[in-house]
Amino acid sequence: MDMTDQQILASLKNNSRMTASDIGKRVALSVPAVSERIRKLEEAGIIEAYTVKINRVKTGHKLLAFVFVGIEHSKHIETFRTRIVACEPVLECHHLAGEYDYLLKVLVEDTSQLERFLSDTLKKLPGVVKSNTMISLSTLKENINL
Amino acid sequence: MDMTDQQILASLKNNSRMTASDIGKRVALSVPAVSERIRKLEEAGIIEAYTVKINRVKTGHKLLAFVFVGIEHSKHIETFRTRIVACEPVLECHHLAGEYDYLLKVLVEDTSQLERFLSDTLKKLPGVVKSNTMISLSTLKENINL
DNA sequence: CTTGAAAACTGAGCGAA
DNA sequence: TTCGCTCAGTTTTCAAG
Repeated sequence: MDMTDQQILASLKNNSRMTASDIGKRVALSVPAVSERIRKLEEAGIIEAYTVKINRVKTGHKLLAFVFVGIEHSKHIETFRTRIVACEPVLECHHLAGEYDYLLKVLVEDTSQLERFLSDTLKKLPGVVKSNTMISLSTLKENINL
Repeated sequence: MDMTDQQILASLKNNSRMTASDIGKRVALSVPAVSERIRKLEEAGIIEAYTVKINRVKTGHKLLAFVFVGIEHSKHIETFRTRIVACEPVLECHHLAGEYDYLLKVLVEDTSQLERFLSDTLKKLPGVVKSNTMISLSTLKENINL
């Protein structure tokens, strides 16, 4: 991970469809050299995935919420982790230090879907003793990387 | 946005470097047809960006935190929005309904950087009256799209 | 959708640090 | 040994029909 690799990562972050030859012009390297560096970044697990950022409002998923979850017994944690990660509306799941144990970022179409997720899915998981939901009114910034 | 477009979006979501011809095989369409659909999805703003998911730990950004922020007067909101979005460590900024006004997702290298962000940047913004920081111990799931 | 020209990618072999 | 280059063959893209 030298300076050139960081420039390549920055280029891909801005546009992952950028061609190796375009990146090569930026970092003054030949096409095979750039391809090889990208391959190694993938192999090392530094590049985890190539993806697109999709406009949620335009695809009908209008309701973004953050849900704090408290778990009661440590014996329930493994089940909770496995089950919650498999939930489609759960975009993110972070283990927290503090009052609550987990923070979920949940994306649904409307409030009725959110209600169903909270009542039918989340609260029925073993060990879930409390939760606290906050609705996002709007999103000003949302990057996945630094 | 018909079924085919959704399949194309799903393909790009899984791997944004996938070629149009590979996508074409999945959706039974010719290469120019796929390219044209992608172009229209970009034009419509449904595809907002192509990007990579980078492993944070391996690039030295080890500390992820969520910061709730309360703002005092509405006159300060515009300044706060502009300034906070420009902050490099701030990955996300959501406007919330509830006790706090904003939720920030902040990525830094270590606790000293976090301290500097909270003390030197956030708390010096006009109107910031309270904040509440939660450290992420680990991340189980982190998608940008549904 | 098909087609053909231009551009890009891949892999091998070679040379320099 | 590692890294990058050039070259040749193949694939992909792009725009015209």
